Amino acid sequence: MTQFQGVKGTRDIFPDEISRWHYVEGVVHSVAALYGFSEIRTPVFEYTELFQRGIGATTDIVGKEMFTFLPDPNGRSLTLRPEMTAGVMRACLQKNLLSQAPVHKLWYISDLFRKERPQAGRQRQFTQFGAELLGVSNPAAVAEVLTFMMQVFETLGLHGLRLRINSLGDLDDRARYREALRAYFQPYEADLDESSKERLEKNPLRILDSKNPALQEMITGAPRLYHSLKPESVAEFEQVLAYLDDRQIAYNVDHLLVRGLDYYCHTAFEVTSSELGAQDAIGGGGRYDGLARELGASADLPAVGFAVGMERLMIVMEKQGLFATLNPHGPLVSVVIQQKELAGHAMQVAFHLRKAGIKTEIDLAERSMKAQMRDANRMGSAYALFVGQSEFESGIYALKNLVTSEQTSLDLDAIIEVLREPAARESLRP
RNA sequence: GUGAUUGUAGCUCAGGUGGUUAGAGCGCCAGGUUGUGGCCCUGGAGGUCGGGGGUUCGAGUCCCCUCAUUCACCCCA
Repeated sequence: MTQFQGVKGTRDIFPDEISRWHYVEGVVHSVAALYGFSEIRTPVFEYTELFQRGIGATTDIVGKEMFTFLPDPNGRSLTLRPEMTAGVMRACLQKNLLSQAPVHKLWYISDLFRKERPQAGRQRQFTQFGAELLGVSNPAAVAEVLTFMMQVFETLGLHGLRLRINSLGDLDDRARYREALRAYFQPYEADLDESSKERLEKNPLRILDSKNPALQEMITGAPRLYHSLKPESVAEFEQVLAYLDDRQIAYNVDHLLVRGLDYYCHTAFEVTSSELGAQDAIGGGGRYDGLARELGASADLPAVGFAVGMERLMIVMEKQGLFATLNPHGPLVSVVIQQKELAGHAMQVAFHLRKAGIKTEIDLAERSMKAQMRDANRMGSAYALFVGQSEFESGIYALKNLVTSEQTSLDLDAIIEVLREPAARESLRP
């Protein structure tokens, strides 16, 4: 195979799939509007340092998954965005948005890039929608964002999702906990695997989400982050849970949930589906009050957000049969040309129909009538309009209803009248 | 980056222990119906068997290398 091939980990979306995207995107749009979030779009690439600072230099994303390049020998290093939050925060700080109003509610749907080996539910270019709420991150704000996300899932009809939630505390809480964890794991250092040894130094919390079965016993015996939280942190977390209870959103508190991005603090959450295979996270998020300062702001900026993987969401929807009713209508009428000498006239007819607002198909490849009719049938046209010698001479066209097979002869104005009537649309087929 | 898996027609796949012109179903095109679709019948087009090298009289089949795919690890959406 010497032909060109799409880049590893990328995917083409063809017309047979696009209606699914339109549908899901439409639901996201409308739920965002219900919650009063406005859309933001930011560039696909940023200076590399933005992600190093924002996401954290020790994270896997920054350490080994970024597409980084130099635009020219003297230029600054650039990186294709591996997530949205850092870019959105950068944009808002750059414009000094928070000086215009104290709270901003933003949402996005954007393509992201991560240089990982592709597998089920994982691509190198993928799409996330998500929201960022800037200016408040109290329990009400956390609940707002979580409820927004869950309402999208509910509107789409997903079931069997699992929401896990945890509190990571504030910086002090975590510093205390880091030391407690180090103290606990240190004696077992020889038993740890390579990556866990490294984490013991850099970020011991991440040892907790290791899936290595050999470590599970050690991990379940580890001290709980929860016990390192100061009372205010605990109270905040319980307020979030109380809001979820009020809204009858089911969740599991998971004390081992840490998540791989450094900027999270206090509440962190993740939604998983058992329909997904190994990569089972469909969405996640949390609070990230410290990110703004990390990016150069003079103070912390309260912030909460979530992100949902569109492709994974759509895998689950497919498995749950949630696209079954999504059949776009075919054309209302196909213009069928008897002989190629009449093609010019037939195209004029099609042009008039389209000007009149009627969805019209016409063969452009000089194919046989049989082929044109077969196509009309396959595309789901409700009607066929024949253009032959006698039609050309008389201006009276044969119009066939392809569902009932009834055929009448009318002039073009009368045909337009017929096709404009609501009854014509009853013959529309998927 | 590591491990395993699979690569034969547009698609889904057959092709024991190597043996002549590599097959099927679906799809596509044409005809049966010289101005009319779906169903049916007939015919046709379409393959460097992922690529390269090797063993052999002979390789889709065996060996090596390589590329790609898929799944999993790591981690994440």
